[in-house]
Amino acid sequence: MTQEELFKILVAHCKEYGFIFPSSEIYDGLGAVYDYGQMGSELKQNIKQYWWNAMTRLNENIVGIDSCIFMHPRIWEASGHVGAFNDPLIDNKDSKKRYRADVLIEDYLAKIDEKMNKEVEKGRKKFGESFDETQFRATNPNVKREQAKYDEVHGRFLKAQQESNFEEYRQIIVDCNIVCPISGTCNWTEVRQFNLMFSTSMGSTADGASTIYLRPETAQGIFVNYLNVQKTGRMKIPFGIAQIGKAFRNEIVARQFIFRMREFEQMEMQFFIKPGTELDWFKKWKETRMKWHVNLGMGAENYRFHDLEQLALYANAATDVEFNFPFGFKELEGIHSRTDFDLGNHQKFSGKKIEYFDPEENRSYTPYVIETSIGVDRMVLAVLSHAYKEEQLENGETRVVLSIPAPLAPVKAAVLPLVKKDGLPELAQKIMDDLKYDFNCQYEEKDSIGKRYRRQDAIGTPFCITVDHDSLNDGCVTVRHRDTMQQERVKIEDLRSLIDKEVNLNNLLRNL
RNA sequence: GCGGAAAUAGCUCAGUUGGUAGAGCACGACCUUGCCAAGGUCGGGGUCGCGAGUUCGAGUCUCGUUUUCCGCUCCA
Repeated sequence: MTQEELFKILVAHCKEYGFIFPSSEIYDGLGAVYDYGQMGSELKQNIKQYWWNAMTRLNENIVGIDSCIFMHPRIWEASGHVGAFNDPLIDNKDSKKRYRADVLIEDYLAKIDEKMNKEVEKGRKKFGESFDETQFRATNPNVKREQAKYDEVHGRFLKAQQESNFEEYRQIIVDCNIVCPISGTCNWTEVRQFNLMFSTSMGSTADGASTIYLRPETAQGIFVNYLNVQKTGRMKIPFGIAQIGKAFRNEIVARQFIFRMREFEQMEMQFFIKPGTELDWFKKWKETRMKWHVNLGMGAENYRFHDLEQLALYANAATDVEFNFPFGFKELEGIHSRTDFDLGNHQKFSGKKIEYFDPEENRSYTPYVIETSIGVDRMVLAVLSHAYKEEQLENGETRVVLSIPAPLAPVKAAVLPLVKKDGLPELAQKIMDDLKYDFNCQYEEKDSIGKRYRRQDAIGTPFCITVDHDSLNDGCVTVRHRDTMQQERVKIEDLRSLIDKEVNLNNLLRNL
């Protein structure tokens, strides 16, 4: 089976067993939006708890907040999203390829620059030691001509950028006869702008309403609360603020199941530090976050760092934690050294002083930030795609099992009376009532025992507890383990500690 | 957003040159049984993705549309 086929089967499995459904399905669905079902929401909840506790409980200097999706529109100007999220795109009508209009112009300018440099190098060879580059550039007719062209286009480009004048972008492209590298033609569409932020309006009356955006990342909710948290929590640098919440991006193409959705959930932690220490902390958080992932036992070989060479405008170091998804290694988490870009800009845009007085240094500064940002939905997909297995059994049959790390499994134990009579259901129900306060349990009495085992395998339940006739006399039950299918005889009063050992999230946290 | 393919029961699919919507599994009740997807009896469930058109008649032909998949493109 190819990875692609496996992925399709996984998507079907997720729907069949109540993990993930296409949103609004009875109305034909809504593009790139998915709902979590009865199993999926439990799994997601457990993942979030693992992250939240690892951040806020294990680190005395990290606290959690829950900021709103709606925020002041100016925040998105300060963060750069209003500018950066408005990519001007242009299509070549012949090759049907799409490009960023500004990138086409930048490439064109770079080419002119290259031409001039070549000319300068020629002069350098010709004149040897007496070569004066400034003089040469000012006098050589070839360079002068190219420089004039460069200055003219560059000037128009900068002006167009400032004014967000997309019509001018297209005009520059046409005037310079910039062609599509594929088709070689200059047959371009209009420049279109795709704003990746969702907008809505706030205010009940039409004239009083203002446009606000659904946040495209949760990070800004942390930055704008920096002063509140630092002061009320009496936080000393270095310290972190963690948050889990929904974010929204109007992706041009959102595909690959829950890997890229228009509405998604992020777990972000912004760690505030003294400027100059950022590369040390960047390294520290890379290690810490990788440990968190590997600790789940899904195989260290399935993770890798992908250091980003092309950095975002706010970052001076960035890496992705990539996971081996069925469609290859893809970004699961981002770790960015964001410098003072965000706090600095909010200081500028809001006019409020955002600084930290460092008693050790006896001076104030705007803190630098290391960000760790992980997609909850991607994490769910990572766990599910790693857990899904089709096993060949000794008797020639196959079974489908989700080997979800036990602390993350939606259902921890199923309590099953071997037969539906002779008082077995009553005893099983008693065990169920006893365990349900500690673990999410299921009680099932329908169908044969083998069938019930398989159903529990399919949702990844680590333990099946079977009550048989002997149980009425000896007070023992059969515990069947999900991954090995091994059975053992256990005293009813020992059940809780046996299950707890495997499924308790705290045991996972203790290994960090 | 562009190009290609697909859509029939919860799932996997069949459905003849256009003529009364089917199977297996699953689901529900009852009987029998009891440690890795058992057997029997009975039962529920589909205006064939949606909307038009052609036709006496459309699951089937035509157009549009929605959703999904594949390839491009995009992903601060």
